[in-house]
Amino acid sequence: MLSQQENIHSVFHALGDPTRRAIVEQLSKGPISVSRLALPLEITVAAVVQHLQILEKSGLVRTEKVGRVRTCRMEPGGLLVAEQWMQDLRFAWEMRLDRLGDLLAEPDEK
Amino acid sequence: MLSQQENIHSVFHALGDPTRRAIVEQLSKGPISVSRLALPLEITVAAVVQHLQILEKSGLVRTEKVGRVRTCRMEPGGLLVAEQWMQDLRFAWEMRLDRLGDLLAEPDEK
DNA sequence: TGAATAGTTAAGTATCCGCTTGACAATCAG
DNA sequence: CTGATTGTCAAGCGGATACTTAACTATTCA
Repeated sequence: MLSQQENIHSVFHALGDPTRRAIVEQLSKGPISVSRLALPLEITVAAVVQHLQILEKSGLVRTEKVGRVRTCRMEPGGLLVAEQWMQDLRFAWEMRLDRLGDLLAEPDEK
Repeated sequence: MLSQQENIHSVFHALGDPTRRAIVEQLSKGPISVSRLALPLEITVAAVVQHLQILEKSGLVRTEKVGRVRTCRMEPGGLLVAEQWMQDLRFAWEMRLDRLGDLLAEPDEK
C-alpha cells in the first residue's frame, strides 16, 4: 500500500509525461487493447507497456489480460488525490486572503 | 502566449517534481523570499531559482523583485487548467458509462 | 567605503527517463 | 502442426533534468 504522500507523487509523476496523458485521454473514451493504444501514439508496444506499468501503479489505470490481449481501462478515482491536493492548495490560499482582508488594507505582507 | 495544450503540459510537468510541489505548498501559506524558500528544502538557492523559473512559466507562481529580495507568491488560477483537464476526463468516462447503462442491464462493468 | 546579504548565471555532473531493439512466451486461426 | 498476432522482458542508448559549484551583480547597511 502506498502512503498518501507516495500516492500523490506517483499520480503527478505519471501525469507529468505527455504520452501517459494521451493514454489516459484515450482510455477516457473507453477500454482498449495495448496494441491499439500504441497505434496513434506512434511508439512501440513495448514502450506503451512501460507507460502502462507506471499508470497502473499510480492507480490511474487498471488492466486485465484475457487470452493474449490485455484490455486497459481508466480508473477515474485515481485522479481524486491530485484534484484534492490542488483544491487544498487553493483553499489554503483563499483562507489566507480572507484573514488578511478582514484585518488590514495594507499592501505589503513579508 | 502558450497554447492550451502547451499550458496543460507546462503545469503537469511542473507539478511532476516533488521539490516544485513542496514550493507551491509553501507558497499556499503566503508569499516568501527565495532564500527562505530554499531553507527547509535543503538545496541551494541556485536550484530554487531554477525551479521558480519553471513554475513561473507554467503560471503557477508569480514573483516580483523589490530591492535585492525577490518575493514569490502562488498564482492559484494556474491550477485551473489541470483541474479542468482532470474533470473533463472523469466527465467523458461517466458519460460513457451512462450510455452503456441505458442500453444494457449487465451487472459486470466495474 | 567596505562588508554582508540576496539573488543570478553559466558550466559541469550524475542520475533518471522514454524509447528502441531483439529475443522470447503465449494464444489463436487455418 | 505452422504461422500470425499480442504482449513481455532485459539491455542499452541518448537526451532531459535536478542539482552543485563558482564567479558575478545588485542592494543594504554600518
